[in-house]
Amino acid sequence: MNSQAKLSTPRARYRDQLRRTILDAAREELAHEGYEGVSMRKLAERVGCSHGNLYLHFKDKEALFDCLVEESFEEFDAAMRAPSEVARRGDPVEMVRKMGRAYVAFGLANQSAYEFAFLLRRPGRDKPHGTYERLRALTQRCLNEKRFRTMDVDVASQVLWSAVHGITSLLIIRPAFPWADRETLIGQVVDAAVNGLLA
Amino acid sequence: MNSQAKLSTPRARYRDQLRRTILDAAREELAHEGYEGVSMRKLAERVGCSHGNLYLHFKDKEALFDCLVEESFEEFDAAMRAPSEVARRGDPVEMVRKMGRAYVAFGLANQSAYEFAFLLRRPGRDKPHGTYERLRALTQRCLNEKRFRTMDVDVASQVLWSAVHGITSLLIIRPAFPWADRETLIGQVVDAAVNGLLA
Amino acid sequence: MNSQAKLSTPRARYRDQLRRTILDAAREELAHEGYEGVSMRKLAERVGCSHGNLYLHFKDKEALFDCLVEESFEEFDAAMRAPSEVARRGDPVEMVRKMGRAYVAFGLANQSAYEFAFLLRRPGRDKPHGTYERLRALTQRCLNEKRFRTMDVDVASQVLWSAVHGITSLLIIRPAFPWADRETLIGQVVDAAVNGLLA
Amino acid sequence: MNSQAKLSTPRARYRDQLRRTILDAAREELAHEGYEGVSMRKLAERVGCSHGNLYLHFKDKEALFDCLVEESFEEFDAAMRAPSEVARRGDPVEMVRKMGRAYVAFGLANQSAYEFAFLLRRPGRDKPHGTYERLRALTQRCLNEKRFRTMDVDVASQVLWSAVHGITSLLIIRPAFPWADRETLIGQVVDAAVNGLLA
DNA sequence: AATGAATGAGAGTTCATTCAT
DNA sequence: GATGAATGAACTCTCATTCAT
Repeated sequence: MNSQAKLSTPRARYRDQLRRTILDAAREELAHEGYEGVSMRKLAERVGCSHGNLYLHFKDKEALFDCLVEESFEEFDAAMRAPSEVARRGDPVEMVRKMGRAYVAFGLANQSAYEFAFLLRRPGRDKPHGTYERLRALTQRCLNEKRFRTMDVDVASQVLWSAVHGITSLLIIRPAFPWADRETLIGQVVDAAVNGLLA
Repeated sequence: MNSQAKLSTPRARYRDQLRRTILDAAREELAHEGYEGVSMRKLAERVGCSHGNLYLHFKDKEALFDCLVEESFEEFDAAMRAPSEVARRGDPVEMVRKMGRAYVAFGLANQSAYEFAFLLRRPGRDKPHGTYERLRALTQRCLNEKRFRTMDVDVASQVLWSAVHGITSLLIIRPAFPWADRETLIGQVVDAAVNGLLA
Repeated sequence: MNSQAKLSTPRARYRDQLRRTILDAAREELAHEGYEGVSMRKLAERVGCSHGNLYLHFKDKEALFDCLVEESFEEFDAAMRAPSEVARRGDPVEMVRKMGRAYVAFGLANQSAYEFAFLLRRPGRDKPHGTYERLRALTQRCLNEKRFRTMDVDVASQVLWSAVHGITSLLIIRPAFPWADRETLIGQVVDAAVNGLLA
Repeated sequence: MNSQAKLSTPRARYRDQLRRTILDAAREELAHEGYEGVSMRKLAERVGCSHGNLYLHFKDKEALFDCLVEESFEEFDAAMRAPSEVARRGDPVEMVRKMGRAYVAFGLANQSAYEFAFLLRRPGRDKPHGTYERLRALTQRCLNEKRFRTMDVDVASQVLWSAVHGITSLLIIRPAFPWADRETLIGQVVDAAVNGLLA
């Protein structure tokens, strides 16, 4: 959707590359300054092209913004795909722990993506995303194998999501709060949630 | 804080009333549209007065905003004070559960206050607030009485905060997501976090 | 014109006193900030009364301003009256020197009055003022007594005025310029102008 | 200074031309109404473009203003350069007279430039300018050749500057005053000041 | 006589967007 | 394909002034 798969004329390559540059700059700016806080002009200056040029790649500011949100979801899903697949047949509880830690780690390492994916208000159109589906599947296995106490699979999944989202978002939004040691804290958040669900 | 305690001249009463109206309108608008998304002009129109009038009550937009944030924190702290004091000598673990459920309940019932207090980016000035201090004191009791497994009191408190913040913020920010039954979900989030900390 | 001559009821006294306070504050502010730079609100705050109150003493901002200009002229004339009368029968050339030095001295000591009287653009309505008339009369004596070389009395008077106005206004408007020693400079300005007119 | 030396593309030419139009309009307006008295909106209307357009040429109102001041100084210096260089080896006293008359003549012929250069309050940043340096050099010669009576070179220079500034500013600021014949008056002002300094 | 709440115009400035070049 | 001049609306905020109290 974002880039025509294999147009490798030099022209098309350059075009895609500029588009990429714009998106990257916009993501950084938007995450720091908020939607209204970044202007097409400043963005163009940062990218090093004319502001009119931006409109050749994106219909308007909102389209650019929507594109970032979508990308962020995709990146997040991609990041979650790896750990969930690697150990498809391992201990499911251990996998949940691993996935939880990976979730937080990726969110903190890619704060702007996390913001676009999970911290921005987006009225209306929320449906389960890849990451949630993956977590849900894993939770289902824990339930099937009686590792978690009996409960609705969505309740259990959402309990886990709440825990990791809670710590990730707080660390992003309140960086100056006197947090305990990050690694310990994240580990305990995940462990508490998982242990609390154990049979 | 900004209104003289007992000035009941009609003038002063009217003044305070308008100030309240402005604050309420602003809270609703700001929470929905974000800081940049609401303008003093639109706010004035909503309130039904001239935009210049707003500046008779608040030095500038930021002052209005700051006032809302402060109010929200105060409301939140006040709401948390009750449950934490009522049962000062009850079972501390049970109290933690109660406080957790009260936290989420208040956050959902006062979404804009919750947004101002815990979802808005506020660079720099984050220090522990009344609510956190209260939770921490309670956690300390659980640790003292060996009800929680041995761990740093701040780690434990922050684990609990992460859980309740996680579910509260997700429910506020993603209202259209296909959540499980709210009451069940909230109960399980709190229980999982607390149980996960038990000795 | 400014104050009813002898109304000494307490009310009238207070009224006049407030009017005075307003004028003094306005003069200082206006001289520092310029006409547009001072607002009725700030002025009222400085004076310590409500801004509405100002309109009970002056029809509007411009009336207040006009009043200041007029007052400044009067003060300046009053200051020039003394030296020009004291030595009515002394050496006229020496009197010119004295008056010149007094002019500069008063201008520097009352910079805001000087600004209102001589540095503010006032389209249209300029006619010779008391100070000029006094200088002209003195110059006439110098000419009559053949102390100045023969020339038009207005030319001679205006030459003198130019000199003292030149140094006064420069010192006021460019206080940061690296001026020579003030006293020496002023003395030499006056002396050069007077000597240059001598027969 | 702000325009690339030889960009004669139609675009750039038009751009520079509009910039000039803005500056000219601004100079006239600003000189007549003062800094606060002229608004960017009114200026744009006068120029015949949108007010936003002005900001494509000048960062803000102050930048426009600063540009005018600088231009005015440069113009003035340029005007003074000619007479001071033409007769580098002539009689220095005669040259001072010539320069004095040229100063007044240029000031009256370019009243708004004179206002920007010498009548506007500019807090802080006053240092000797080209015109003063030129006058000072000439005065030094008069002193070296014993044509002026012995005195500090800065005192002498500032005496001369006071005289020419005095008459120039009075004629600009008080055009309606019943001045003597301009040419005679200017000549006498210069002569009186110069003669008053002769040995 | 005095207050201060209210207004509405207007200030400077920035913005997203368009379109001739 | 890319530029950048131009627009017009929107912004925050301040002002002089009025008038009910």
